[in-house]
Amino acid sequence: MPAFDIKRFGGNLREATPRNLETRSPCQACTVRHLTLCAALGEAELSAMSAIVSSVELTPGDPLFDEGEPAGYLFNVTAGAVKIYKLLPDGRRQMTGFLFPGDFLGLANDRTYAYSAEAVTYTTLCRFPRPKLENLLEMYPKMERRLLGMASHELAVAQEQMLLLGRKTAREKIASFLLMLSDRAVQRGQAENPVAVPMSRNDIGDFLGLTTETVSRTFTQLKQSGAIVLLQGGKIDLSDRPGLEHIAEGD
Amino acid sequence: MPAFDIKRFGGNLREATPRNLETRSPCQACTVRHLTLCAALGEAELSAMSAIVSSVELTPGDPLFDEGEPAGYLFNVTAGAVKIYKLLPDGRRQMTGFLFPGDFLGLANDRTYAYSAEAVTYTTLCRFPRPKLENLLEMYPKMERRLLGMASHELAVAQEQMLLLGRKTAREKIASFLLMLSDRAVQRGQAENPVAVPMSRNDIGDFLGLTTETVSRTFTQLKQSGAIVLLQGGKIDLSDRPGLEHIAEGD
DNA sequence: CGTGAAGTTGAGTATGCTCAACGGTGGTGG
DNA sequence: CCACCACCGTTGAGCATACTCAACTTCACG
Repeated sequence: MPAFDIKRFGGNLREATPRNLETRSPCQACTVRHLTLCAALGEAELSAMSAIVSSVELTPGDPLFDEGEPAGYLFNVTAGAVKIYKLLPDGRRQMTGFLFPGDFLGLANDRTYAYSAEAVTYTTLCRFPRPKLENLLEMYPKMERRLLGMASHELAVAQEQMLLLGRKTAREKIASFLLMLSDRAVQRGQAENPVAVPMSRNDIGDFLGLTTETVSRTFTQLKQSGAIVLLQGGKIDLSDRPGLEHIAEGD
Repeated sequence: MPAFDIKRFGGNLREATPRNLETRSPCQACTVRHLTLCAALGEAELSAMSAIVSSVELTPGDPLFDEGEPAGYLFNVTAGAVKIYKLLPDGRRQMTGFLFPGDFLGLANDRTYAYSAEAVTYTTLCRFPRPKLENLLEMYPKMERRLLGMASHELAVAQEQMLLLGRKTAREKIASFLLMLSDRAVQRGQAENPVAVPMSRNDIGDFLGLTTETVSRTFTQLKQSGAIVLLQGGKIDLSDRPGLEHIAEGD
């Protein structure tokens, strides 16, 4: 019997092999390596990574770090889901991203985290001490190249999100969001449909610049129009993908 | 007498020395080098950069490139201002940034530009052919390091903008925008106040997720409350900076 | 001066928010 | 084991912020 009840976490644990992370050469066994910084590393680089990495496990709601904290570590999600967000003084919150296996977080220009990070589901991550990782980057330019590529991809994603936040309607936002989740699931080698939606309505609202109520109403509306079906366990069936794509693009 | 009327462009030309860009070693004379990719490069790197760079001059409204185009070049703004934006099929537009001297653009993950770019004022840029710049990056890891730093800074800026777009009111957006312009002017060694606002109300609206009318009304409102004074030549005096800072943060 | 673009202001409206009630569900403790 | 409680999601009613449509002014430029 596992130390925790796997059903509590929606079965996301299948996405990685956290137990292997505790062995001597965790990186060789990593199931999301091809998605992340460690893609295309040779044996030497991999064992250098193994030497500095440690593993972190979080249960839903656990904070990973807070905005403004000294950025001592960089992380790689290996299983589960993480939300990153910024807050205004009065408590208004903007999610700036949901991170899934293969995603990287903790890049910090001024040595403090620019956002807070918190587990959405049961989550495992690789943790790299910043100074040690920087040494590796110096030794292996290929890794630095890869990191630049990932950062520039993040930048493109952020710009797409700005378009969504600034110019899309609630309906368009929700449709875009569901398609994004689906596309990212495919990237991780999972089914395109149905899509797992592990985060709360409130979290979705804070990601899309909407309130919980509007998110809920819009789901209802899409459901009634036959575009989606809400399934058990927080999964959503994208019954009419072309329809959703039209909605997402505003035509 | 200059070839063009300097007054037409709000005197932005002072920010750089475009004529020097035509000489043998343009990069040595670059006045914004300390702000950009070329900061802290040695003599060898600088002359390598000089060898591959060419100069681009744009007048207001000139396109630099369009979203989706093959990303053959990277650019560095040396004088003026550039707007970058994404469009929805029906014409709705979201500015994803305004770029000033020292800013870099053209990073493209999938070899096509992720956004369109267009001159706001009379503008000069350095242009680097992508393959040649990539060769240099390979030769000089310090440059790649610097580029990663710049990308990660851009990412932090983008996240701040998401917070603005998703969670701030019109009033808060305008106040944040003016303060951002002021801060960036200071970074470039210009006066903190008054701040140059070279872009149209429409452009500002598309940057903040508002309409022209709301931008105009909000300026009027801030003017009447004594927080700002609209000056000649598109300049704005931030008469009550602490007040604006309070407004921008929502308290 | 005349013209067209940009900016401002007004009136009315709509989208999404606020406040509130209610139902379901899972975890907790008697 | 069951009752309770807190949290999450859903729905409704009313409202407010920012949008739309429109007129008018200002300004830059020819």
